[in-house]
This record gives sequence, structure tokens and C-alpha cells, in this order.
Amino acid sequence: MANIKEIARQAGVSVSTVSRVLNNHPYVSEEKRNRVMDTIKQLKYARNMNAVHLITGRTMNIAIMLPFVNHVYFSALMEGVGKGALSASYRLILCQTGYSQDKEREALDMLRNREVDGIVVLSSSISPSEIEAYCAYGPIVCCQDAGERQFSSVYINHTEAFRKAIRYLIRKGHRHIGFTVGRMDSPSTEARLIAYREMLEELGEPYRKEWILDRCLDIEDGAAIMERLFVMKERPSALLVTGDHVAAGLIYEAERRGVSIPEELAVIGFDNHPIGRMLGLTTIDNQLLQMGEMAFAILHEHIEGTQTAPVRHELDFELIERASV
Amino acid sequence: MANIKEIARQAGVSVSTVSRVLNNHPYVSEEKRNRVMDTIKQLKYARNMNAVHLITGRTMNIAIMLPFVNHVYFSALMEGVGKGALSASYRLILCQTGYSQDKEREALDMLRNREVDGIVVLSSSISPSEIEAYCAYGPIVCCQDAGERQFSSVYINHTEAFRKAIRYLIRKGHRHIGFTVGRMDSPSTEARLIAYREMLEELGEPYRKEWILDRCLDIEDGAAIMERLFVMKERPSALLVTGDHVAAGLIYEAERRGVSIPEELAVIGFDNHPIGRMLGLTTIDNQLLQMGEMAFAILHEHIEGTQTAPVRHELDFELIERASV
DNA sequence: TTGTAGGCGTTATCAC
DNA sequence: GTGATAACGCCTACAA
Repeated sequence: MANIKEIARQAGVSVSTVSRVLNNHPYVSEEKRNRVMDTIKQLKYARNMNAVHLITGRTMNIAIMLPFVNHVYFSALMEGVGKGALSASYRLILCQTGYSQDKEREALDMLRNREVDGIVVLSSSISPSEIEAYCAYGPIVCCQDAGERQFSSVYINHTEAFRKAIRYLIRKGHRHIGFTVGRMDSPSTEARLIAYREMLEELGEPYRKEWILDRCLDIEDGAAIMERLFVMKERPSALLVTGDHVAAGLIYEAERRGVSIPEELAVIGFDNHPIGRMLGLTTIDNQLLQMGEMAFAILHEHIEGTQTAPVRHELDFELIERASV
Repeated sequence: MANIKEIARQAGVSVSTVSRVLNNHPYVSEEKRNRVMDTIKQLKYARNMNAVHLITGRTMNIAIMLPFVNHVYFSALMEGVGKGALSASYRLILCQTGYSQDKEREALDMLRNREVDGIVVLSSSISPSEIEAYCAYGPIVCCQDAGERQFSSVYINHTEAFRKAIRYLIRKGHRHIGFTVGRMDSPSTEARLIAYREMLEELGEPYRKEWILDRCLDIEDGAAIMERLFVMKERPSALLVTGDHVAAGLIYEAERRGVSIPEELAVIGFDNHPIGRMLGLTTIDNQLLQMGEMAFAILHEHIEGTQTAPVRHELDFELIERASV
């Protein structure tokens, strides 16, 4: 494999001239530039980017840390990050963790090891303070609200969003409201619980543990909810479902069993995914695409040095009224 | 940022010894090893992997080229590739192309530039022969049948799979069969058309261009199919739908409009996605997860040098009978 | 406008 | 076991 030295020799110029041509520097005579380009083509020369990375200290790679690839929520976020990265000529290195803390640390280590210029954390199970320790090695942007930190974050206010959904249900006459979560110990679940307890107090309703349906992640989990509802002594009249896919499963199964929506069970989704639009699902648009794009945009500013202080960016959300409430 | 030289100085050893410790080489005395490890911890030393990549000529990165991230078909494949990569400690670099040929070439260029040790092509729009030109720079594995090539491929026989689905429909009494495709000019569409024309001839049915429904990629495209069917003078009694999500949209919309499935319209899907299981969709399991895993496995063998000749691996498929036919 | 030379941070080689 | 020293391939002062 030819290297820059070889090109220089064959073209009868110095390595610096070749390097200048390679990097589109000015101050190279047309004649030499052409001569260099010709031999590059002739010898099918290709730069060894690892050498470039070493000397420049930049890789144009950023890491994207997420638990699963095969999930609509993360796909949508990834799409957004990817869009931003693409237009800025950055590459995405996938760090699929499955919420393994070791894998998460490995991902962060890429920053220490100079393998990436920055990292976007879509979701993690290690603590924000542990993430914070990596800020010394390069910019980090999280897609979750982590409070005041040395790293940036882009997020929606889950408490507010949940509150809005709850108020909407109450306005529609509901008092018996349950909700689903992906996992009980996630930050967004915590944020939602705040709004939920607030509502219970306001309505004077008791906290019914069984109305908080854990481990609802995909469409089949949604379908399984109906079964769980049927065995309850007392059933909620409305359900806040954190994920349009989960809601889709629920709606499908409800129709199959002859439970009419919204009359017998009202449903509000989250994510505003196409599947929900098709089903007439009332949902909260949490701007996943924009969140991903924004995450990259901020990271990019940090990398470029345009922005050095950590940024906290709260995105808007929107209640989209359709026919499931 | 401390480097290996600094560690050597502070620990009172040579850089070679530090390097040996770093790489778990034998022939280092316990005493020096500990001394080195201590100073590494003390100075919070982290290797600059770019230097390692440069000298070793390997990056432990592989590129994964695909048009879209946010699509179930590619998510599933990606999950498979990622699984394999994870267990072999390889990283995935996402190359989202949107079927732009320039972007596809850029992805392949990563191989030339030594940024990756290999590349998995999930789907591309440039020709197999153009891909073949990159074989000189490193191993490539395609998830489509590209015929006899210098690169490896993992695929299912789409003609056979389609034939099987068609035979099944015929056995169930159908003669008027249409099908959907993602894009008209894809290799898999071509493969399917072979089986399709074969069937038409066998049944003595004419080729009806309108029964081949183009641009069906996601759930909403599926829902839109009903509208397209209604305006036809003559309607197919069965539809082969290339993607369970598309089929899901179709089924949902059919039910909404009171078209009973399978009585008035029989549907066979592809992919065996959870959504299809929920809907009772008869489908063909095309082993996406296994395909991804296999693609990585073969690539890995090429990288390791265990396998130098190109491999063509045809995966099995399976017709899963449920209730939509 | 061009070339020389030094350095980026490792690992590999070889001598001791 | 250990340590010099030469690569790896490129970029970039600095000098000319």
C-alpha cells in the first residue's frame, strides 16, 4: 500500500506538498498539484486515517450509547443524531449496552482513549455523577435530564408532560388513572411518578400499586396489558401508556376482546409514532427526532469549541388529540 | 494527558515494559508490573488508541452500511450484526446512506482508509461489481445475494421464498394474487418477480401491473393499500406483503373498513416481526437476526484470516401459518 | 511556493 | 526480563 512518501517520490515533490494537496491547502502550484493528483490516482493511494487521527488528535467519530438498537424509541433518536452527524461529516459509533454498566463504561472509555471526539448518551443505567467523571476527556451530551452537571443534556420535562396528559384525562372525566412504564427505576419514571402522586392527592384517590404496569416496552407487552387489567378487582378507566407501540398492542387487544376505546378504556400514548397516527391514538409528541438532532448540534458546538459551558436544553412537547380518549 | 513515556519515567522503567504491562505480555516481573499499574492509576493514564491503530494496522471497528436506521428490517439486521460484534469486541460504525451512491462509496472508502477492519453491507444501490472493486482493501460481507463475487454474502433465496408463499396461496384456492414491494429496482424484487411470472404462466393469468404495489415500506404505506385496492376494477384476492409492518397497516385498515381477512383478502407477510404474531399474520420468517449474526461471523473469519475465500451462505426460511390466509 | 525535519503515541525488533 | 531504537504514516512549523 502506497503511502505519502511514495507518492512524493513518484511525483517528484516533497511529502509536504502531497499533504497540502491532500488537505486542499492553498499555495501549491497547479502543475505540482496535478502531478500529485495523477500519481495518487495511478497508485490508487488512500490515506491512512489512523495516522491522521493520531497527529490531529481528532477522529471525526462520535459514540452513541444506547441499550438496544432494535427499539422504535432509540431508532428515532438515533435517526436524529445520525442526521446531524451526517451533515457535519461525523461518523457514529454504535455502543449497544443492554444497560450493562460495564458496557456503558466501555463506551465512555472511548472518549478517554481518543477513539471518538464526543459521545451522545441516549439512555444509561450508571449514575449521572459517574458519567460526569468522564467530562475531563471530552464533550458528553445526554438525552435525559440529569440536573446541573458538567455535561450537557437535551430532554423533555417528563413531569410536565405527564401532568398535561393527566389534566387532559381529568377534564374528560377520568378519576381512575393508571400508567405503564418501561422500567420502574428509570429517571423518566421517577419524573412521572411526581405528577402521578400529585394527581392522586388532588383527586383524593389512593395509590394503587397494581395500576402502575411495569415492563411495558413493546407492542406485545401492550397486548398483554388487557390480560393484566381483567384480573384486577378494580380497573382504571384510563391508561397513560409510555410508548405508542405499547399503546398499539393494547388497543389491538382491546378491540379483539370487544373492549371499546375510549368508552371503556381511554388511552394516551407517548412518542407520536406513525403507528399511533394510524390507530387514532391520542398521544404526546416528545420530539424524538429533534431531540437527537439537538443532541448532536450541542455536541458539535462543544467539539468545535463554540460552546464550552454545559448546556441544558428543554424541548417542548405537544398533546395530540385523536380518538383514544 | 500523560503518555506511555511519562508513565515509564515516573515508574522508573522503559516504555517497552509499560507497553508489555498494557498488553498483558508475559515476562514482566511482578514488582515492575505493579509499579507500572500504580502510576497508570495515579496519573489516570489512558491509551491513545489511534497510535495503536496506526502501528497495529487494525482498529477493531467494522462499518455497517444501510440506508435507514429507523426501519424495523434494518434494525433487526443491525441487532444481529451488533450481537456478533459485541461478543467479539468489535465496534460498529454506522454508515447511513439513504441509498445515496456517494454516501455508499464514502462508507466503502473507510475500508481503503484503514478506518475499519471490514464492512457489512445490509443494502446498497451501487452495483455489486462496484462493491467488488473494494475487495482489495479488506473483507466485505453483503446481506443480499450478489451471485459469484469476490466478497461474501449471506442471504435468503427470495425467489424460493416467494414461490413457497405463492404455492401456499394457490393451495388455499387463490388465483388472483398481487404483491407489494419496497422499491421496484431492488434485487429482492427482481428475485420475486421471477417466481411471480412463473405463477402467472402456470395459472394462465395475465400480468396486471397495478397488482404490484410499489413503495410500500412502513405501516402507513400498508394502510394506504386499501385505498389503492378499492379503485381497482379487478381486485386480487390475496396479497404477498413484503414486510410485516406493511401487512399490519393493511390489516388494520381492512378491519376498519369492514373488509374481512382472510375471507375477502388473504395476506402473507415477511419478516416474522412481533407485530405480525400479535395480529395473527401468516408470514415468512426470513431470519433477520441470524442473517446479521452470520454476516458478522463470516466477516470475522475473513478478518482473522481463518477464511480467505469468499463465502456464499444461503439461509433457510420458514412459512409460519397463522390466520391471515 | 516548496522542502526539511520533528513529532504524534504506540508496538515491534533485537540486543543484552 | 529488560531496554534502546526503529518503525507506523501523516501533519506542520520553520526555513529557504
